[in-house]
Amino acid sequence: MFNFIPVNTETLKQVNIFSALGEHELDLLNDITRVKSFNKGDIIFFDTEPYQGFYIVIKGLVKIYKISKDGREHILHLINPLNTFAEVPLFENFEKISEATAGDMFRYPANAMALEDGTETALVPAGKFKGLLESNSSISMKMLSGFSKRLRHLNRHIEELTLMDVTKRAANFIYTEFINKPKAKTEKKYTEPYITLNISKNDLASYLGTIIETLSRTFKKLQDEGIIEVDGKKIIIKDIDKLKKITS
Amino acid sequence: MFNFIPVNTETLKQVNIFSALGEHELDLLNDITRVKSFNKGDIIFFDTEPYQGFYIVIKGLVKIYKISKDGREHILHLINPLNTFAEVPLFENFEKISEATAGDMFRYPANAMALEDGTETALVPAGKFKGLLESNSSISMKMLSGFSKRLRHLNRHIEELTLMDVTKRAANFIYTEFINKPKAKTEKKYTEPYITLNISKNDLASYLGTIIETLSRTFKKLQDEGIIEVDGKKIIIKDIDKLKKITS
DNA sequence: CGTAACCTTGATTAAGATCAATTCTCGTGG
DNA sequence: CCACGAGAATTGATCTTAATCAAGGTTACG
Repeated sequence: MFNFIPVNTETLKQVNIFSALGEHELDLLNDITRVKSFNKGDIIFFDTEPYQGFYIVIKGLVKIYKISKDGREHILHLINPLNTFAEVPLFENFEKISEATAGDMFRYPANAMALEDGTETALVPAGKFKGLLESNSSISMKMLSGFSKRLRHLNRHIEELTLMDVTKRAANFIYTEFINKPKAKTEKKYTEPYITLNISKNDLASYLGTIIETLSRTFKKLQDEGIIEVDGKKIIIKDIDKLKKITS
Repeated sequence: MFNFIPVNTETLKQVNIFSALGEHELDLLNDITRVKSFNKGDIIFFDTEPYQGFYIVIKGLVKIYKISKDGREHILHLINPLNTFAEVPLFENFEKISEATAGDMFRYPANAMALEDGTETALVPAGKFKGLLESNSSISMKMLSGFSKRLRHLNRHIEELTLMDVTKRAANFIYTEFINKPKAKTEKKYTEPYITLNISKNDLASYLGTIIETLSRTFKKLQDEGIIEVDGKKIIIKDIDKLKKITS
């Protein structure tokens, strides 16, 4: 499950927060990162584990989630390739971090699980990265920008959870997925607009702050109203105006 | 309502993100910030307004909140003195910002309202601050740390909203307020531990993701169980062990 | 002492969670 | 190619929590 090989500078350069680095820094970074591979369902870390450093998703899909005491789960983020996760503890405890003692006294803020077979992540050790950051102030600006996007995302998430019902949240998910979807690769089988879920309905429900039964009923309702059509992992949008109107 | 006077460097130095600045930078900062005073209920900005820059709370209390289409409100943050708010758009649009065009094309992410008479804020204009930031990389580290805390807070908030019921959220609020409370100034009138609400019950309900009627019933239930006692703005903790156990 | 803002309480309703039983889907081995 | 079984998804019946609607009570303050 673990193969202790470095990533490669070409990949690292495409990671947003590292785009400002020169060849030399990329080499340094490449030296300290280590790739790990995971299968679907494998745990990357638990929220009880001591903090080692943050991760980059190279390939696959990762979910960041919390579990309540009675076992219910809620997904906070879904992390796609070339994005990072678990950087927050690094800056919350920046002074305390040194290369020797990575983070024995603080923990990961949530759980992380791979959602696809062959998911690959790169661990960036906290202590070593701290050194790199101190000699490259341009990274911190990129990270501020990344944190801003995440703050915006969480604000939006809270807004949805508190001010929208499940139907609105589901409609909103479908609509924004469609809007953000790369336009090129649409299968000709479908003449109408559609999205493809890359997660299970169970995970989607958890991400939307509900449970799978309710999500199933919600989809059925939207289908009965002629707004969407659910075909396995594909959701075909039959009436985008109505869909948009629901989210309004 | 507006008095265009600067703050003072002594106050600015106490703001966390500026603690690393020297006298010279503090003077520069002082020159570009302008104090505004507000009464209870005054709007500081709406989420429809063009972005000017971020704010520091000098005195009083500010709520950051969203409103749904049908008028329901949810409070995302309560900002205390010496803390900043609305920095996110600055970094989301960093490249686009210049001193001339502050932010004509982007908006504040939420609404902000003063919750106390005599609330004072200082506006830090986006364009001018950008210049300061580029010549002082240590500020960006402080801001990363501030953003990390806010990300942690929002994660926690989502966790509460999705995985805890109203009773748990209320108990958790009381407990953490008590834990974070400055120990010194407890009135001798109360021999038992207590907290003092600095917001209305309506605002507290909105912050906890519920409505005032439900909050009232929840407090009554906790009171009937001998866990707390509500006396206007004071909530006396009668059984801290039980309270802690509820939050668990 | 009158009025407005704030808060409490009760009755009812609605959204969504839970529990339980099938059904569907898809990969694997015969 | 089919049968089997496991995991994923659907559907139905019921229950629970909290929102809504409505009325009355408290408090603060001019």
